[in-house]
Amino acid sequence: MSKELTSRKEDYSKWYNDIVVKADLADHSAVRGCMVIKPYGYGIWEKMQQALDKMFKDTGHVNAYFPLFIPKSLFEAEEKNAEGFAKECAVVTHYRLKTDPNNKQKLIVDPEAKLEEELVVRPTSEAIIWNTYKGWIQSYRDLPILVNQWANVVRWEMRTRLFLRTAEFLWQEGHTAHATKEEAIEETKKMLEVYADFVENWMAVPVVKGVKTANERFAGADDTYCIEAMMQDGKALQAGTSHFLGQNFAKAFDVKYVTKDNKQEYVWATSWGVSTRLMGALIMSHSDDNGLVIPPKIAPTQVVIVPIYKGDAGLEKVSKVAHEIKNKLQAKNISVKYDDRDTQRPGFKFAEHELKGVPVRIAIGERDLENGTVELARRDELSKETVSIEGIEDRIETLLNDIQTNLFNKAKARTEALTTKVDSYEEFKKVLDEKTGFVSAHWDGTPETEEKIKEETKATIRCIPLNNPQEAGVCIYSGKPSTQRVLFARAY
RNA sequence: CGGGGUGUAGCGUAGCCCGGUAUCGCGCCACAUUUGGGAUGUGGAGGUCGUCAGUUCGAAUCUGGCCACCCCGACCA
Repeated sequence: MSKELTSRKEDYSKWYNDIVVKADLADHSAVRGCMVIKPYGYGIWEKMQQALDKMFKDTGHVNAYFPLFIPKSLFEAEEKNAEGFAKECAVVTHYRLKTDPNNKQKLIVDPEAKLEEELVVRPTSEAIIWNTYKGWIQSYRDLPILVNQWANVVRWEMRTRLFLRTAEFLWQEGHTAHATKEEAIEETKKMLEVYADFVENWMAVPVVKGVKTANERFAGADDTYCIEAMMQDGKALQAGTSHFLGQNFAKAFDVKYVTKDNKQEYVWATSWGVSTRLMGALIMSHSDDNGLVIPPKIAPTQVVIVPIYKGDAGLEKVSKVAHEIKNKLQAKNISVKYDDRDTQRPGFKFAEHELKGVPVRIAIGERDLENGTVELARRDELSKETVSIEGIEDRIETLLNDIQTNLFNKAKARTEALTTKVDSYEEFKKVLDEKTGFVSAHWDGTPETEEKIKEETKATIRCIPLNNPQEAGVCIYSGKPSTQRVLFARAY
């Protein structure tokens, strides 16, 4: 297999696909629209999970697990939610196969084994969870419930793309129940902050925090908060959402609690999630034509050591020093891989680790042994220098932090450069086509205008930024008065 | 679901028009020489040419059906 990547300039989507496949993150499977996440890709996802899980725990949440299947009657209970997801649901109708009487090698669905009630494979779990919460909540003393689950969900998308939109994907979904509206809204916003914190400080991807318009809102939510990221090609990617669900699910599933003064009230709800789609955000934020670039804080391997030697004796001498360095780094909680495979040559390893985005590479040869040095290379800048082995662990610790910061700053600068204020529809269309990116413009606040703009330009309102400055203006489309700018973009 | 395209070894391909059992590169295996940016040489393994049927003495090649995948659109909380 050739390791050559298609360049971004040549074909951005092909480049993306190449990285996913060639950096060993994931592959197409035998199942339409479903991918195999390979060990290296899963390793990155695990790093994301670990960081997020700790953040969830630190904000008082606990993990639980709910069923994959949702009886249709429960699924349809919350009307808007059901309607929103209905057209992309996989449905289980039978529970048994049998040998085909016409061909003993084949199996057919046993028509005798039809389910009384169909089971929907969860596209999201509000229904089954709120049906369960009904049994958990009687009094204000039972609240709040702050539960998260790590799970897979299925959404039968018409067209799929590795990590960005797959028929089955992995995610976490938090589902919380509260006594008051205020508390639920506070939770919704708190989790949005957690997501923004994670995506910016761990993934080094800058985001815009905001609220979705009614059109773009989660089916069944009163408000959807989101973080939006800008990719290298000028398209936006929704990186996470946090929903204030009001009392919609409590009403649909009849979940009430008794207040301190003995009154029956419906419970207030939130849900929030991020998925393996974050892998797509990661790739499209930092990677280059040489391959993946992973921020140190979520890199499965932060430092790789490549020995350069002649013969077994040479390897032994180099290995001794390599192991010393490895131990020193590990003592600082830096994850190190010593790549002493004797089946590949150094040049091959350099290229491979570059393709896979390992943040820092150390090369040690016999020349270095004489000088007490190593060659230190950083993936983000593709630069290298010769440094003393003395104190290398501190130097690398600093370097990893520098790389983390550098990646964020570069992505931040790009996002800012790709954000443009416009005041006319002509300008709006021109920027979308020629410059791309976020376009900040006045909008009259109506779904009709939003819909028209989407039809004509394929741009959607990504969000109304939080703490958005209020300024008088006129809608670029309708010319009606507006009080604030919103962010438009073409999106993934 | 509409429009377009492609199916030949693990991957990428030539051959197809004009029918005679398949070309090349990468990768793979063995051995040797190598090892500071994707090594070289020698030898070797690997293919029911997407699938089913038809035409023919003979089909990767011609004809028809089917299937899969890709791209564009529709769709995408």
